[in-house]
Amino acid sequence: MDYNFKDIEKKWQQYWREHHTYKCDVDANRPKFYVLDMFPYPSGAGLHVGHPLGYIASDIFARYKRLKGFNVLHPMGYDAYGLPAEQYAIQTGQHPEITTNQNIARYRDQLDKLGFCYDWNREVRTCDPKYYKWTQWAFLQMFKSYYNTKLDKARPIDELVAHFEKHGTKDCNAHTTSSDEFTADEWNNMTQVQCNDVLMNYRIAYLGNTMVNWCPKLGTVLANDEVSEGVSVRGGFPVEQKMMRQWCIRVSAYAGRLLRDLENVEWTESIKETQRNWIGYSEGAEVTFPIADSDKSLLIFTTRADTIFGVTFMVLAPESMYVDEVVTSEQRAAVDAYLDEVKHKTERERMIEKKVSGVFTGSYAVNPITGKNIPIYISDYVLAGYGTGAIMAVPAHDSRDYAFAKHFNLPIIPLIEGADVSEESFDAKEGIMINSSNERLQLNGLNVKEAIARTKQYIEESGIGHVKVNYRLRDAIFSRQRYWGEPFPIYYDENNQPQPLDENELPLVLPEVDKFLPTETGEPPLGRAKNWVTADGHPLELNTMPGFAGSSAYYLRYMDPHNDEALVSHEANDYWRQVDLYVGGTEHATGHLIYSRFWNKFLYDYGYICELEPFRKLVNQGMIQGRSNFVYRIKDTNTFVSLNLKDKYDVTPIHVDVNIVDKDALDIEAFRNWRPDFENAEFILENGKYICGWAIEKMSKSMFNVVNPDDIVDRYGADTLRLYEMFLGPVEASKPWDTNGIDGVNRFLKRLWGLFFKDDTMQLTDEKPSAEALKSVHKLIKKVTGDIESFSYNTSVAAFMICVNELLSMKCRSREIYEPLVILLAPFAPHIAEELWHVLGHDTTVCDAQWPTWNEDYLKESVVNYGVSFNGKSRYTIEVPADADEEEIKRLALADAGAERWLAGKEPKKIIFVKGKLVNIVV
RNA sequence: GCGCCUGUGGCGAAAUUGGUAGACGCGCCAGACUUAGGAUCUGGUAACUCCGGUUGUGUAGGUUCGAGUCCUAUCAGGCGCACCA
Repeated sequence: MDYNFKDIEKKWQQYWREHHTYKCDVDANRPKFYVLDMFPYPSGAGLHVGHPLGYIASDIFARYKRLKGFNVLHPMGYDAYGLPAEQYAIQTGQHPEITTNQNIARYRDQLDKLGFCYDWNREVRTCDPKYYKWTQWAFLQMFKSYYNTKLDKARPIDELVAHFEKHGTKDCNAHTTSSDEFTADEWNNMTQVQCNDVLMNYRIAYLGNTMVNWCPKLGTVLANDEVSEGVSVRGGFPVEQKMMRQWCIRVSAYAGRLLRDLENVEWTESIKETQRNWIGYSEGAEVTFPIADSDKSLLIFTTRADTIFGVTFMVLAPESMYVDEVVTSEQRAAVDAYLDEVKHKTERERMIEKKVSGVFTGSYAVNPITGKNIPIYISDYVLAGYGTGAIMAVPAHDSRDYAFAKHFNLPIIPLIEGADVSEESFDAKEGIMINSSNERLQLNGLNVKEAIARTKQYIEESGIGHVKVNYRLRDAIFSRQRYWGEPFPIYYDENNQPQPLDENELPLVLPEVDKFLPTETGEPPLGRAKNWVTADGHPLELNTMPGFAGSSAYYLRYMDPHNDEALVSHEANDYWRQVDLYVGGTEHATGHLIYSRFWNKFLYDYGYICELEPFRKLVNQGMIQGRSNFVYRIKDTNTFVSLNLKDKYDVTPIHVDVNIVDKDALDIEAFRNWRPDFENAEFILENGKYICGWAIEKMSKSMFNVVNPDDIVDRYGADTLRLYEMFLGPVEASKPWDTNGIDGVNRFLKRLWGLFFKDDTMQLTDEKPSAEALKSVHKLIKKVTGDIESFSYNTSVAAFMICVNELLSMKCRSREIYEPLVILLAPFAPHIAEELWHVLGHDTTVCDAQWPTWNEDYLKESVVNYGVSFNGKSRYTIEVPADADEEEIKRLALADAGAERWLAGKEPKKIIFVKGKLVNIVV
């Protein structure tokens, strides 16, 4: 009986399903372990061979933890809302739900074939009303909250209202988008509508006028992480800046905590660094510059307070709210013309041009330290969204200010000794200050670091400003003008004021529409829905939520997926707590992983959940690239020439489907049948074969290099695929897929099978295993245990191969030996392990076995080889008894015939005995 | 420009964390069994070599009895951020 993976895999997959082998529940008597994969967006293309890499790695870990006695939560679900399904719906008129369900069915089918140990009872789909009820619920909580900067957490907005009633904005400690201040009296005299408008500036989920990334082609706004280099990440369409009233989430209030708590998670340094970059901490000062001949002033942010003596002009962002305050009537026309010009430039155009532009406002500001008047300009190199949207320009020590100053012929005052600013600015934060003292502040002679500190101190003391930390992280824009997303649980009252739906009206189910396009009047697709109103006739919000809404708390929902009373019960959350191991790609570093952490912290603030961070350990699996194959057609013929002969001809390389190529040899018949124009193809062969060329490229349909896991499973079985994907290299590394090596892994499984069966007879006996065999297996136990803990699956697979080869050459047939071996193999190749487990006489699943431990006694050797080196250069090997002490080994090393030759009569200076089974003799 | 990561055979990669570099697999070479092999099995496979050895982990230095591993500089590739004041 040969190793028949087809029957075995089918049989055990069915067994696991029927026995609910992977179902898990809260069990206070057992320690828990939560292993999670980033849930996929079910695209129409299905899985390719790269997708399961992370799933296999996490599956191995989940199975291992279970064998170690942990109660393992290992769920899977679908991030089902998304653009491709909607785009497809627009083209075909088919409801995105239909496409999505088809794709999910396909994914499920593909995943099932790979033998994962998911508890499918816990599956979630973001587009399921039972699921998105809790997405909407969380949004409502955010709507009803503000961020208290003193307590550093979210609090009910009612508490803020109570504060306003008593004290106005004084000491309210609220994170806000507005700079307006008011007294209790003013607040109490406001109308309800006015109050609501004011509160909107404080809510964690708020409706705000913000500059958004507007993608005309997609007809929607996008979050910052959905835009890259001025085009949309999905689709690659141009994105422009536009002022719009949109739902936003006050993620920026959590910037400090998002940054700080990175210390406490086990993520790779590069992902943490990416997040730190994205959050963008910078410590500086806000300083007020009065406007000359006016009672108004400009508030600016700077990290270079030390350069305040070199400020020769001020610059406002074109969108700055200061613009209208400072433009003089003489300059009005020029400013308007400039603003108009800027507005019509897309983000992309601004980036590409990079040319200096700007306009004088006509007003002057007063430098609060020197008292000098300096002109105020407007330029698009200043960003409205960062700091205060206004800067003090120090051309001598900032390259952007320098370029601007040169262009407009503004003075440049060097402030650092030895800095030559005739050609370029001196941006480095080092050197000794000059030109920086007067009766108020003396910086001359200090170094830059001291000067910054001194200036900050002065700014605080003199009241012209204050020390301030700024973050680059912006609030997340939360509205999408799309159909296929979660509806907002918001309606608009008589005054067109947004109001929250009552929680018991959730879920607010996505309505049907006749088309998935915006309305004729330009409203989002939900504008087409009939009766899209509350019970008492108020219109409902027409926007839907973005993709990250549904994916931000799904890991919590898995803990308690069928609960209709809460997102997650306290009981379930207290038990499962947080994800212990999260596996997924790096592409979510600035999106999902920030939003999830924010969402988690918000829920934590209210005590809905018990952990500060959602994902304790994060492993990023690498991307699997494609390995394309080429055939070489001789120009203007239908003749193809093999790789190593192609240089003799004038050829064009043509991508050929990798599925009709094996070890770079082309299946000529299959090629002729592949496409009609190759039907009569002729070939120039080498050694009777047609050898294809190859290249590493992205795996994509157009390169014909997509390898479908279904095909591999069909040909080699899921166990071989699982082992091979792990054997390919470290899980974290990106690497090309190359089916060529898979035979080696497949052979290993066949050999293992051959240890159990010869022809149809079971070979195992009850004889006692030899010391050699015990050593081999216990070495394996030790190695594999260590490898799994450290995620080095590739070396584990190698260790299995070595062990099986050793047992094979020992002709070991002892049943006792194979018990632990099969358990070790179970995480990697669950089907064959399950089969062999039953062959060994067990009638329960191998998933419930106990992970073996190794016995050091078996690993001891009777004779040990030691290398002997002279001055670190390896020379010869000696054999010593295993129980020899250091002195004895040194003596034997010197006594060896080789030593005489290398010492050449000299006395050794010293002899170093090292753990790596090496004796080093220094001469 | 700033930050992070990675450089080891023909290829994917190992290396007990400072201790005999190249485990394991692919490929290749030779052999065995076969009517046949895109099956299976056995042996070999870093380079050079006067067969004693010598040289080898991107490059150049340094620390050390000893460096793929640590330090300094440099080159190359990948990723992230990028008018963030």
